[in-house]
Amino acid sequence: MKNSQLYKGSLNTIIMKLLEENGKMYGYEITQKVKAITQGELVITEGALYPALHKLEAEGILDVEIEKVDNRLRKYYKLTEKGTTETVNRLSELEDFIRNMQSLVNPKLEF
Amino acid sequence: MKNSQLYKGSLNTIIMKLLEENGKMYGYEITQKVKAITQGELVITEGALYPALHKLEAEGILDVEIEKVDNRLRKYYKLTEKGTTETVNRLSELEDFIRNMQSLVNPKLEF
DNA sequence: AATTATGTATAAGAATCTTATGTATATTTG
DNA sequence: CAAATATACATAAGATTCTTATACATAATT
Repeated sequence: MKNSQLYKGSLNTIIMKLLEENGKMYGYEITQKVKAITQGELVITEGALYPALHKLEAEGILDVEIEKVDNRLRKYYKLTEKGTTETVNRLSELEDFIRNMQSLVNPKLEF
Repeated sequence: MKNSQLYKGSLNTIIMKLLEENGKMYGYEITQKVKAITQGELVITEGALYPALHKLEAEGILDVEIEKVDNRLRKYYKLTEKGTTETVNRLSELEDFIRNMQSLVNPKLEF
């Protein structure tokens, strides 16, 4: 990520949510999707992405499947069963996080 | 913080916003305030808080003022002029961050 | 022909946080 | 009244996550 420190810690959640939504994706595709959705505001660097994908795979959250397209390598990732369950938790945590942050910075509104 | 990884990177913003709102606060007070506002969901640990306060002070974001209350030490922190300016930026970044995260996890809604 | 885009990968270092520990006084509880 | 909890600050070792830089390779564009 090439942004404010705030994104620190959110990469795994982003990856998992995108995979939940799209079934399977490869690394480069994830970076492009995130860039598109955030209108260029959030740029995920390879140095952050690939280690994160490898770790999620090692933890049994993701499965990998290699394909060769146009003579180029692609590693498609998808959620395992465990990963799908874990994604629900992560998204719930994200909702709590956002709600808490809004309470902190916007104490006049009710949440 | 004693929570999900998501809070990583948000501590400085939280501190600065609370100081902007309350004028001056001491460390322990900040932890209690955050706990109260988030209904116990976000607990800031001393190991995270004090180094963060010292760093913000070293960066010229915060000023410190020592008081002795009930024979116990208190270090009151407040925003410097630079800190006040910087807080506006941080809060703007936080808004962008929240908006982007919502776009990513809730792609059906418009933002 | 050179640059950009596509595609994955790792390694050194920075930044932030967790966990554990330390010191000290005041208040509450059993 | 002794013990536990609350108040108050601090640091150090280690974990985690990310940045920055580098590496390799093919395809497409300028």
